Amino acid sequence: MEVNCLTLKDLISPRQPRLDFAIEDGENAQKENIFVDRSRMAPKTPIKNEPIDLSKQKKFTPERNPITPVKLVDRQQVEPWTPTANLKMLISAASPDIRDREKKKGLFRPIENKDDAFTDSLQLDVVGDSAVDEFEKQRPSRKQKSLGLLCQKFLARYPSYPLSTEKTTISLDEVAVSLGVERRRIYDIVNVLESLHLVSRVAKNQYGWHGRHSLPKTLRNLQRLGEEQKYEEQMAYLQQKELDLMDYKFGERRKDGDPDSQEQQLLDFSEPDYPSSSANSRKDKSLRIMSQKFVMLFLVSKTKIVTLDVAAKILIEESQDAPDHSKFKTKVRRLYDIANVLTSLALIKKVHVTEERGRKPAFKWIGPVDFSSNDEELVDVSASVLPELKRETYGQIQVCAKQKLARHGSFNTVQASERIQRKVNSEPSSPYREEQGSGGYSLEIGSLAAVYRQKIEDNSQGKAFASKRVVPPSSGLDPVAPFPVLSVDPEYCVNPLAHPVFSVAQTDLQAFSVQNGLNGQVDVSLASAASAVESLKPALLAGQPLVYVPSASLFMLYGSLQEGPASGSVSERDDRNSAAPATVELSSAPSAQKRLSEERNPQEEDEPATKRQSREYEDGPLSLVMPKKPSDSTDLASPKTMGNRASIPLKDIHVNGHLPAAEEISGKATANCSVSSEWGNPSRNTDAEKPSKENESTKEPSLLQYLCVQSPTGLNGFNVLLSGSHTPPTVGPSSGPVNFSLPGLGSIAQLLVGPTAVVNPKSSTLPSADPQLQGQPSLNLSPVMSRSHSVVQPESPVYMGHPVSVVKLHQSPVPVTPKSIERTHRETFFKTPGSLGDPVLKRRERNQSRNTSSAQRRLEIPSGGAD
DNA sequence: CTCTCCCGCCACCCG
DNA sequence: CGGGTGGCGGGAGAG
Repeated sequence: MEVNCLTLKDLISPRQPRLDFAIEDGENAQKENIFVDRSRMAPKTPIKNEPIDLSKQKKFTPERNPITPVKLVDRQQVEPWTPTANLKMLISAASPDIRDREKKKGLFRPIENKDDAFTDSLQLDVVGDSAVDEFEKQRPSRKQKSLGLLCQKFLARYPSYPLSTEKTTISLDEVAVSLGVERRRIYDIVNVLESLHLVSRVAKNQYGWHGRHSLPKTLRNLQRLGEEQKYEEQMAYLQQKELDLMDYKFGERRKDGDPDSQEQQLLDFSEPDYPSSSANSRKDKSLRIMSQKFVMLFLVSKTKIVTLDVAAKILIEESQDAPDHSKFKTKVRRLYDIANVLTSLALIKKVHVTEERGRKPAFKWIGPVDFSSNDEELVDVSASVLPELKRETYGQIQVCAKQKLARHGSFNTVQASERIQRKVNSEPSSPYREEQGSGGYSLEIGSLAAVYRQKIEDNSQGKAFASKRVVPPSSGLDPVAPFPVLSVDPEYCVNPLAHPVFSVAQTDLQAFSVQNGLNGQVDVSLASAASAVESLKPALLAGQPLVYVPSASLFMLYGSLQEGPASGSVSERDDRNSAAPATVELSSAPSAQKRLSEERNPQEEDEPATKRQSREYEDGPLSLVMPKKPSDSTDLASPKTMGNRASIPLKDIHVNGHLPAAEEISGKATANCSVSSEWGNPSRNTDAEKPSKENESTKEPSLLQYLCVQSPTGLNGFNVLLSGSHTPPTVGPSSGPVNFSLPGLGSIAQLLVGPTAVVNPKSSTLPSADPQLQGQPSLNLSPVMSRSHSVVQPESPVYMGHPVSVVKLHQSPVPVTPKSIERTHRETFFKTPGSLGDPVLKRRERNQSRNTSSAQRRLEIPSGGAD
């Protein structure tokens, strides 16, 4: 039967026979985590996706099915990438009703219900018949059922930044039903979300949705805790150990600990809207604790890359129970579960750290880094590296350059242990490197948003602020909200300083108070930032064209660097299983379990707290890893403190050197930043993960970069695409115009903001330039940098086709914090809806009939919002 | 083969 | 005690 169904594709897809499909699939499929859309193939073959799976396994009974053309629809959903799809997604996100419908259609159908599914299949059959197999392929594969995908769907139902006023309740049952999964799965998701305070348990089957408002705060706290725990050291130790394995036995690593105390802090919900009723009870949910710890590892890591084995070891050791390697496997499983959720949140992405021995699965933090609010950090970094530049906003860029130089050139800094070098040498190719990530760097706008948001929050404090904050009716237009990613070219780094970089910023920025930037202080004006945000809002609200310009910050961020990643950790490879024993005995071991949570946490958000960490991190926040102290990395044994760190970084450095440039951000500054809205293309972003290739990175001078911002679900569709062309020397420093489009909102308005008058015509087109970029949903920021404050310029003409409105931002000087930038794939959000694609819903769901609705409704989008 | 991680049994624990 | 939770690990899909 199956066969029958499939045939369509033949008809439809001109392209190739089934084989192709298969191939494609294969290609597409990346790791599981990633989103894969089969859709691409699809255009024609509607079928595939969902129905399939079952089909293969079960038979369809086409007869049964009514015919439902649905498939097509589904397909689309599945494929997020198309502009249309994006819109759809966005819209759906915005409006609950729509969401429901969508879900019902797409999401659910697939799965288990063979019956239903079949229907689809039938249609398919009609179409073509032959390619049954294909269908099978499409069948919900494991990927489709993955927790990551499920999580995306889950997240799609709720606004990232809900109005404070609206409290959204999540009914586990409803969600499970609507998503077509077992409740057990929902627990996994919710637990992780809870660990980040995105949700909190309200009652029995009820969770309250908080959204990301407090995420920065949470991350900040986790970072602090991580520091306290000395996770960095632990990681370093383990990594070192790995390196040295042969050489050294490990010494002791100390960990210090007081674990408990710290841990207790974990999970505190700072602002739980709901009383965290249950919070602590139970065993504490190791998943929650694990999730927090896992996040802490990233936050503390200079490279922002954490290998699973290291994470698992640390967790094992900490757990009070005796660490037994036997648990290693289990821990790793859990880490994958957590990682899938975090990936869906666009906080991390999967990468591989390649080491001599092989590659190790790892994840890279792509979420906000600066939530700490310390601008200082940035400053510090730059200062440390380049004191003189420090002030300059672009200093960061320079830093990159330097680093780059360092890599290429001498790494004196890196004295790194010889052994490390040896290793490196041994593998000329790329000893340690992050494989996947190479694609360009991209920043996540989200981080910026986070920054803003945070600031705002600080001002108003927590939730309250939300209400205050002007939020576009549509749920979430928070400026802050999710942003796309910026991608940067590595290359730029090389030439970082080239004038172009600042170009944009120059003009405009200056106008704004750049100084802040110069100082490196972001804080500068939280208030201002906030105001800025607000200002933005109106536009958003209008439903019309909105202009949101994260600009400065983005640029800044972007500048910041990404490099870090490369280093990767390295480290141990021990095996998964066996590893444990070897592991050190970390003392840490705080009892993880307790999540004491105390709710109250110290939130000091108010104050920037800047100080607290600032120094320590030095490098931390930024990925920059300047090896300050070459220290002996070699000694690994003493991971402990500082020394260790140094060592690690060093490694990184080495690595980086090898790495494709991609990683680095570089400051290429692109003069132009143009933002164009595109619905079409880029948006698709597809999964984040997409392999970025180096291509991007290597871009040529001429490339433009664009930044595309998609609106997360929360936002009604707000997509922005910025393109900056980096022009090499030739191009003037013009800042490109920016366009914003808000598809979600009724019309799609596009805005262009041009910093300076200069606009590149191209810019609009730009996007296409980089394939990758395009692909990414997020925005890519080119090198930008510049101090960037405001990007937007009133003057800038708009040029896009659609109605555009330009808004000038007030100048709010936005502080920019460079560091955070990273590429992210975050597309997840965007995709979500589609993603569903077939989620295959679970097989049997308990009886749930698919009810979808309720949950969504709850979502309420803030007032007007959505729909 | 290894990497991922889905799935769901079944222990907890709360009400 | 029943039901909500969620630890845990077998086992299988994907690569």
